[in-house]
Amino acid sequence: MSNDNSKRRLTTNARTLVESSYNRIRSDIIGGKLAPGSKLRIDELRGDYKIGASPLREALNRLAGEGFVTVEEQRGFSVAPVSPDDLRDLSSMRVMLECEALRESIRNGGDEWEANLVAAHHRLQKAEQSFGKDLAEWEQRNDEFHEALLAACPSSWLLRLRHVLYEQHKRYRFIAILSQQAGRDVHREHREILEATLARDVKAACKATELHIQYTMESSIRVFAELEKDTPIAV
Amino acid sequence: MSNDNSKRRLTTNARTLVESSYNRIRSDIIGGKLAPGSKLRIDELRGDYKIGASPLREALNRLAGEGFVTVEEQRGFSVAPVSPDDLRDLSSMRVMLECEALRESIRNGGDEWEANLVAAHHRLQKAEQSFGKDLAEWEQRNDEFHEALLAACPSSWLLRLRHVLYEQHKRYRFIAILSQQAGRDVHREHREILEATLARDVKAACKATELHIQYTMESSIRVFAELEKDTPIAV
DNA sequence: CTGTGTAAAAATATCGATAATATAAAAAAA
DNA sequence: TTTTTTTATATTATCGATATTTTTACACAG
Repeated sequence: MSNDNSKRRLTTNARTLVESSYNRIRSDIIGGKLAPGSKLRIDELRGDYKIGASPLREALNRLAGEGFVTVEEQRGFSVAPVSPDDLRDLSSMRVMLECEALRESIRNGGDEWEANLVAAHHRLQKAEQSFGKDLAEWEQRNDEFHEALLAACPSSWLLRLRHVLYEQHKRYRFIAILSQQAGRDVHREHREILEATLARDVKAACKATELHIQYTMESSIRVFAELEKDTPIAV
Repeated sequence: MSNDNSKRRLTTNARTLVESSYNRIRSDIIGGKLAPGSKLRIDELRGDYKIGASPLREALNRLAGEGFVTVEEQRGFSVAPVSPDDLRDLSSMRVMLECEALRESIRNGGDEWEANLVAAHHRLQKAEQSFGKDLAEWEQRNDEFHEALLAACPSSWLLRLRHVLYEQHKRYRFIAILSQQAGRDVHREHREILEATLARDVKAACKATELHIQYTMESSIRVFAELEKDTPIAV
């Protein structure tokens, strides 16, 4: 066994080739390296990611289930398109599901949940201070904070559907982060959600969440409109 | 070419082997032929459905994306478990999403939508009269009626998520149909939804939908409790 | 009774052959 | 000359057989 690093763990914490290619393609779609609407030719990807066709196809099928990729019978796979309309749709759905989950989480959360939530917020705060330094780190902490908020929600279907939308939304948030997010204080938005939640004030917490999602959407749509003038992203 | 019926269209309207095995496994899961929680060994399925491993794995990955099948790294696939708790969860999520979709549909629906809705209800009514005769036919018409109700909803994500839950719910409805549905008049429930919808009475339509889903749930849970006494379905 | 090693079973990945589809080029008709 | 239709070629997806890796079960020694 000489080349064990090519065989085991192609990317961090992925045990199988399906898993690792799934992760890579997914983050390439989220990060915009694979353009929305573009065809995903098996042979090309085979070359790019250096794996066989079967695990690739499995990964693509999995991504299709989550809406990152579209499948057409005998026409192959392509990257799901993005559009301002889709973003608006996604955002309003997120408001509905995140608020409902937060409501349930506040109702059911105990001391343990509160403690974890405060801890997650603290870690996010730390990462926010070194914002420019490590974007991936901040992303991770942001995800964890928002998950901690909803951790006490007992409905696994609600959490599951929310997760799908949240992940989809990342494609757009990636665009928003590129913009200057004019006059926006994400840090403060997070703190407001946290405080309302700890105060068990469902109404205020939901309102703060709604605004948080809305601001992100508006920020993205602005950039989107700019981008689309030059190169139409959605096909 | 002698055996073209083995190559093309193994089951009705499926163009590829992936599609056809996907359909068959899915309906076997919904119909309960593949027991909840049981392992889906590739080799066994290969024998049962007479196809190769690659298309099978692709079909299973697709089913995993929709929650019919669970995947564990290097441990293979298994049928997603069912439980009364899962049914309750599923039902309350359905109430939320179906009502929201119905609200939007009522707001946006025009004459065309109304006409199609009335037509779908009529077809369902016809199928209901010959209830015992063709259950698959009734199922189809029922799906179509509920889809027609929401057809004018402009949010494709809402419809998509609703669809996932609706399909999941079929596993439980299959159980409910087996029971006598004591004292239930599904026909009347449908008519009430239709009438409130045509009257553009959002509140009444949502209430009727909520009751419709709730009754189905209660009906299933009763049978469920009976079944579980003898053989624990959920593992 | 616990831990380690080995054998069997099962899942995963790759490869090569086959079938389907799209693209292009060429010919015929308008 | 342009447009349409047909045919041939090239590209691409699909599929099953085989090889590799991993897990699990079981036996045996400590």
